[in-house]
Amino acid sequence: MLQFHNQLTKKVDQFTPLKEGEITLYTCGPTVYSTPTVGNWASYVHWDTLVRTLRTHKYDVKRVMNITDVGHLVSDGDEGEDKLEKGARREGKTAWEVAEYYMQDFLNGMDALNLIPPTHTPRATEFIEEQLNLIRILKEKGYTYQISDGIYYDTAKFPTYDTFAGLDLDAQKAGARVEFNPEKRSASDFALWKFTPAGQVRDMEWETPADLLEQTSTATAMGFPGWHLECSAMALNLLGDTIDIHTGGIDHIPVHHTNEIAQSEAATGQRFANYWLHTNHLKVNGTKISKSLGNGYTLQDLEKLGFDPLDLRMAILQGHYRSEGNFTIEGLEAAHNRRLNWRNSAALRHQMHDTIEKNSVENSKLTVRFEAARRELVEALANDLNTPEALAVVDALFKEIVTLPLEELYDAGFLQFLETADELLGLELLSSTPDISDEQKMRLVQRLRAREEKDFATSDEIRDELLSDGIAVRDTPSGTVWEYVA
RNA sequence: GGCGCGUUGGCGGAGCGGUUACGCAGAGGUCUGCAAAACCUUGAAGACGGGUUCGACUCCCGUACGUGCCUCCA
Repeated sequence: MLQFHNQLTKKVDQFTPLKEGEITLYTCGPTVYSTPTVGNWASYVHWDTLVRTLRTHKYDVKRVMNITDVGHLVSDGDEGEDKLEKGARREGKTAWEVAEYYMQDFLNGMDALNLIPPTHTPRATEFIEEQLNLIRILKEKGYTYQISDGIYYDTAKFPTYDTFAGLDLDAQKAGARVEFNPEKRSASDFALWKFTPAGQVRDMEWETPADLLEQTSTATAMGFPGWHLECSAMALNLLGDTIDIHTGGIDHIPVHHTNEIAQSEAATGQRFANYWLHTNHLKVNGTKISKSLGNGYTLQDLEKLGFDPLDLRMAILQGHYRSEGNFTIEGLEAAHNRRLNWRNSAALRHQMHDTIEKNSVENSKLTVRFEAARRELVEALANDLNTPEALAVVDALFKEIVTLPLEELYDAGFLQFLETADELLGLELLSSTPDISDEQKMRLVQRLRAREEKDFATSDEIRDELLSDGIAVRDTPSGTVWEYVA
């Protein structure tokens, strides 16, 4: 039984898919003009957890995540310049080269964080035809109008425009601080297609089809799509008129997602998505992450400090996706230590005293305990992706395992638990915890013998030797246990 | 100026109207030939002021602070 907080109803809803066994999921992807920061990654880690949770519930997840490589304009100050074109100027490259570079950078980061690749990751520039078609449909239905700098969506024609975000547009207008383009019929209207300004040359531009232009138009023939359009075009074309789940950042609610709904539902007459999930923002050292402050750590920054990308993943999972988080290096260290402890618990599977007799016992205490923990883990995530709770479940189990004498420990479903944990949390507990080599095992036996003979010089020598291999040993009443070193 | 959201122990961070969250760090202790390790125990909280209630960290109101949005804006 799955439940998620749904922006459509503004409460936690039971999840029911359109089609049993299959889920269509759309995630708003990155604009590839700079390197993502921990704030961006937090959002993608949480959506990855969503995918993993759905899969564990036996759903086949068909997922699209767009790559915005054109049309996303910078905010104030720059007269709404395209982020890609601006990045190109900054780096002395073309917008195409900038997009290619940062897209690859993003995909590398996804891989490092162990994010499951979506079924499709289309680029906005690959969907120009589909976007133009969508404008065409909207134009035919009377939702568009043209002004000097582009073709706009007339939000007044979509009566439920403000309900999704719970906006009060009249109140906003009354208190508005900034003047809007006076040619626009209302402040909330947004561009579907922008014309290349006269006298300018863009790296990325396409011919505006004549049938989309007004008869009397003298506008430039070249143009590019507005940012909101791509998500609707891709989702409708790749996933269908109505999708199960749409995800994005909390900041997308009032404009981007509101506009997606307006475009898509006006075009199809169908509900666009049944469930809308949003991640809250992550702060850094108590302040918001902003490009101008330059306070957003990138994955590369963290690696330079000696952290593994999975440490970041752990740090992100420690917070709930709907809570505003605070990222600190101190917190990342805590996550790193927690992950190291987890890995050492997982490594106990190499050191268990399995026997046929023990493992053949049905419903032993351990078997029951592992299965219960496995179920609790699944349930924690099924409850609106409560990752902090899920981590606490794993901690509770590991604590019990670690305190058991070695001779009382045998598999009994431990491996299965670890597999489920990896499947859901993506922390690679199995692949990051290889067994020690036969040679190292032999050294452990030699050390044991030396200790029995009270030859502590040899015993300590072997211990130091293993330590330099990254393996620490500790002697317990029930035998020697080895562990990884930080 | 308008419309929202948040405020939990040293740090990160959950659930819950009455019971230990959890992790990291800290303190004391135990085991050990020794051990930076491990294990045990343990302090520590709910921004502030009111209210509802037998009882509030948990519900309501206000104040302060933080934060988001109101522009074709992550």
